[in-house]
Amino acid sequence: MQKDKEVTIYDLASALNLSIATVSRALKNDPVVNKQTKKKIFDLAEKMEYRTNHFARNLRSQHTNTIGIIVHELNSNFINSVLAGVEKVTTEAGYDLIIAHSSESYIKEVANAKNLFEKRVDGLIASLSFDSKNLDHFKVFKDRGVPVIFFDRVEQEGNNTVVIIDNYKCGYLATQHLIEQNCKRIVHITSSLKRNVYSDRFKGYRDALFDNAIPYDENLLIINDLSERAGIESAMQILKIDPLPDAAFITNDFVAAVCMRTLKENGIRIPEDIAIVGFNNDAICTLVEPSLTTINYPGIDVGEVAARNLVNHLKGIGNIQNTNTIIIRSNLIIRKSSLKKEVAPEKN
Amino acid sequence: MQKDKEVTIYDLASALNLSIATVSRALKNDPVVNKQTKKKIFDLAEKMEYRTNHFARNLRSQHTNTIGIIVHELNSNFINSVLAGVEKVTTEAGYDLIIAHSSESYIKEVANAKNLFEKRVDGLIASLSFDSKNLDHFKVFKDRGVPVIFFDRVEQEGNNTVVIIDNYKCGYLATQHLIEQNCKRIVHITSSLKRNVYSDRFKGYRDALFDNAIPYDENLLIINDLSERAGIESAMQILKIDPLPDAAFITNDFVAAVCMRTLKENGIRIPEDIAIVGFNNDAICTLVEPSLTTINYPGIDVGEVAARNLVNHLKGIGNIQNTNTIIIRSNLIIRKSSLKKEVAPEKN
DNA sequence: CTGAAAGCGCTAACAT
DNA sequence: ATGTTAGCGCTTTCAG
Repeated sequence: MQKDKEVTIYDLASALNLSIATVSRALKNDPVVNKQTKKKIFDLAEKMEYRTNHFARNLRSQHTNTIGIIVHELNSNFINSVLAGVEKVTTEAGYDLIIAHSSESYIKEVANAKNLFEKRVDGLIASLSFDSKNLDHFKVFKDRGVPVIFFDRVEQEGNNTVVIIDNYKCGYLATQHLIEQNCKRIVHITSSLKRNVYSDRFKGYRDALFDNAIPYDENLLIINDLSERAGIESAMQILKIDPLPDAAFITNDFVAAVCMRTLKENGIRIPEDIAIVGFNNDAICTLVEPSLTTINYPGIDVGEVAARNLVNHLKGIGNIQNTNTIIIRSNLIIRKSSLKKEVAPEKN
Repeated sequence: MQKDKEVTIYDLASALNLSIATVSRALKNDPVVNKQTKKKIFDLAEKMEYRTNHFARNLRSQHTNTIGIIVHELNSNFINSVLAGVEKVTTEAGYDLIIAHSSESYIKEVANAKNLFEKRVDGLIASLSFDSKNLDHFKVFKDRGVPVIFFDRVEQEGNNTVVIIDNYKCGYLATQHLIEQNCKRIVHITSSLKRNVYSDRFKGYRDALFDNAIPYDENLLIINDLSERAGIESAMQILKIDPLPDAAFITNDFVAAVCMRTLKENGIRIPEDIAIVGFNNDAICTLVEPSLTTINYPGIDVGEVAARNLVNHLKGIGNIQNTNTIIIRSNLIIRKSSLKKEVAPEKN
């Protein structure tokens, strides 16, 4: 079939001998329009394959009913949960979602922000990329009154609204757990300490050590990215440490899994020789052997809360200006990879 | 700061004492505009924080420079590779991408198609959901001359352009490999045989058996979805088969990993008791133990090819009407989970 | 190389 | 309950 002419409200109006105003109202389900008229209009619209021209609508009404979300990666269990949470809320509230991801690149993050700004999203949800240097690219949104909510990787300075977990507590909990397993030389494998999530977890790690009178040894701190390569390299690095550490708290489940694999390939027994705790509670945790003790970071809740707050702000119910930080519940899930002492692990 | 007035080309024009036409041309980098004039305009635009109003532009120019993509899930390694491939090409070509996912629901897929149609994407890339009944929801696109390319889960009937791998060959290869390991009672765990990918793999499986004079036993065919639960259930089902099968060809790596875990928990040795072959070559393959033999399904290539063809069609270079089916290269990757006989496995 | 002017399809006063 | 009308900001002939 050929690309026929688009049908507009003018076509509907003239076909029904009505004004375009009535048609426009009917299509928006404005209660002021007569029910029968409305039905006639809907039926004809359907029959003529009318489709709303959102450009005309947005051009006129100056808002897009669209929310943007910037994430650092798509291929992450955690991010996917967040996305699911966000989507649930935004869909219910009648907003469209544009997903942009930066592949952990600051440059791309800036480009994404610019793009979403150009697209005139009504609101924005964002998590910073690995190497984001500053928040200047989000300034335009604030300048134009477009609300922004950050999650996970955030900057807490300034008066941004952020949705996070208590990373400090999680780092502390993980480390404390390892200490309770009689571990004394605990490696911490993490990523750039410039990012809140990693620095907070690190602080928790350090403080747990301190509180247990275990000296902090900077040789046991390994900083890398979150790639497979990083997991392998970190494991090799551990193997070189003498005497061998007896535990590792790793800031990401995938890296932990890779690391575990490499250690095992080199004859290290887990948890007997080295106990491991990961972070996030990805599906992978129960597929590797031994199953991976980790911190449960419920992305779906993070997404829902972030989206809910944004939507409410947009609808005028509540105002994120008043809200600075929202902390989502998180907890330690003990599995086999960290259990040196005999304790019944949690189910699953 | 307050939501100040948007600056438009009118503002730029009057500030520079030019006509809006010139400003409009300059902003599009039309070579007809004087270089100096252009520079002045660009500088002022930057200074005044001008941003293009895409709605006005699209409204006027009747195309959106946007491509839509409909996938069944986001939390899949394979889909993420496809997305990466698509994104690479569309970004280079200057198109925006709207990602919609159906959570394997036909209803949502129809809604997504409708939504992308309303959004007036210039082209569409799609993979069918688990239970998609028909392709009626894509008809509107064709009617309006919007090109559609399907990948992975497709309907080959009709004259759709599809990008796929040779699923039949892959099914055959996987099964043949297991047979070469002296396996004779090979379970096939798969999903709805209404979907091309699964039915083709199944046919390959059956024909490989036939060619090796192994009778096809329908009790060894297990059909389920691709969830964790499915993996567990399938494993339990295998355990009940008497005598125990000696191999399983599983249509998805994640399900294979879960299945393997469950089998191991029940004292089954892999590959000694049961050899396993998965499908996709997800990252998980080398993290589970033993490492998982699988079919390499290069999503990134699928994405790139699909996008390239769509973009070329859109730009008038090439025409997908002429192209019916594009087959992407795929291959078997042998790892430990299937090696009963002593053979050097491929690296990694 | 630049300008004038006519819409693209819709919404929201303001009328009736 | 319905109609009239003035734009929203831009692109694109057609004229200079």
